[in-house]
Amino acid sequence: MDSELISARENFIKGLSRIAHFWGLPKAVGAIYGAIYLSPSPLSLDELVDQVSISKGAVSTNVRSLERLGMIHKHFKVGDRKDYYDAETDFWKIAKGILREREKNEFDVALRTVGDSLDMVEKADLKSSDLAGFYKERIKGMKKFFDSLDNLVATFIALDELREGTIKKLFKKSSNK
Amino acid sequence: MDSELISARENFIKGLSRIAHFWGLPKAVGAIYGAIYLSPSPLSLDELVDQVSISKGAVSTNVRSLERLGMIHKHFKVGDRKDYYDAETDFWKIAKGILREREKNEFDVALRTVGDSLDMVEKADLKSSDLAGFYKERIKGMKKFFDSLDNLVATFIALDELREGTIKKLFKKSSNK
DNA sequence: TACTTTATTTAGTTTGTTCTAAACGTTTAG
DNA sequence: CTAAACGTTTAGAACAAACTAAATAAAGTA
Repeated sequence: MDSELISARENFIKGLSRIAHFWGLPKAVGAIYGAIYLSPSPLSLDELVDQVSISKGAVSTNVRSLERLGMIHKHFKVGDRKDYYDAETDFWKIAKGILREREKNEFDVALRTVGDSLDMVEKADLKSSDLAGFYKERIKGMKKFFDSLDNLVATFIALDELREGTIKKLFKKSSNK
Repeated sequence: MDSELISARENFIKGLSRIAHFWGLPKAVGAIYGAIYLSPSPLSLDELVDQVSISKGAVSTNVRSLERLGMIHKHFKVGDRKDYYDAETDFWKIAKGILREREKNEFDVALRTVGDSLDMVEKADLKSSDLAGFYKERIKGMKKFFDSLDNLVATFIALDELREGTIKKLFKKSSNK
């Protein structure tokens, strides 16, 4: 293989590692995705171990993360027990998936915690000390922001789904008639 | 202080710690911001040390981070050598600031790395192996996504600035005439 | 049934991050 | 000039995250 290509590939993978790290993911996740993304054909675990030179165990767990994020897909070949992975290349789709995922997990917990705190303060409010009122306003302010953010994300996802749906419907129509 | 209030406060601060951790920041950052956010008056370093019970050194550095993120503001009182901190409560403003910051740092590096890789591949392309063409398409696809994201963020910031500017102008007008 | 081939889990190590405690530097007050 | 009051920096401890190597599990093949 052409050495220009090799160093381009290296550079690219190094960049993805960095991005992964920036977003709080293990660097290996970036490297693995990069390797799969730049492979014309699906890769097996062992091929990945070769290409990114990290242990099989680590590849196994990180590949699982990538799959959970919807960034790669598992494939099987008949008469072959290996798993093969190829890259999801639609990044908006990936983003949508990740947003929806986060929605369900930590983000939601955060929202709920703030909501709970607000409830607690509201109970204490009966005795209406100054401080209770202050807490209430502040926490309400934060809750409002989180709610808006939540809405924003939900809207983004809904819009995207709508768009997809529309395209599919149009396609169906024109191919049915 | 009312025990309801105390536990509400604790719950809130615990929640913020968790959120901070989720976003890749030290948990102490969340706790400190929570303490400041729920304080009716600006807090000094030592008061923070008391309230969140972490060492002075840690408070010092984490407070600096918070300031850099635009989440708290430093204040001085005449005839008092202490620094006092109070909370920025406009979360959209905070978000905007952080986006702009990230823009300048890691995000930009990411974009540039992908761009560089593309350049490298394009040099190799002369010999036009199949693989080079494939790399080129893939990397181009990612670059396109990053460019769009970049635009999206820039637009968000610009819109918000425009909105602010408009309000200020209107205000100026009506108060001048 | 025993042997391969594959992926996953686990125990322990390595690495990186964040904290504490103490030293330091600076400024103000006495 | 010394002492006190601050905030910052630093060295090292404590902790958390991610990796490796080896054991384990699963599932085919001889």
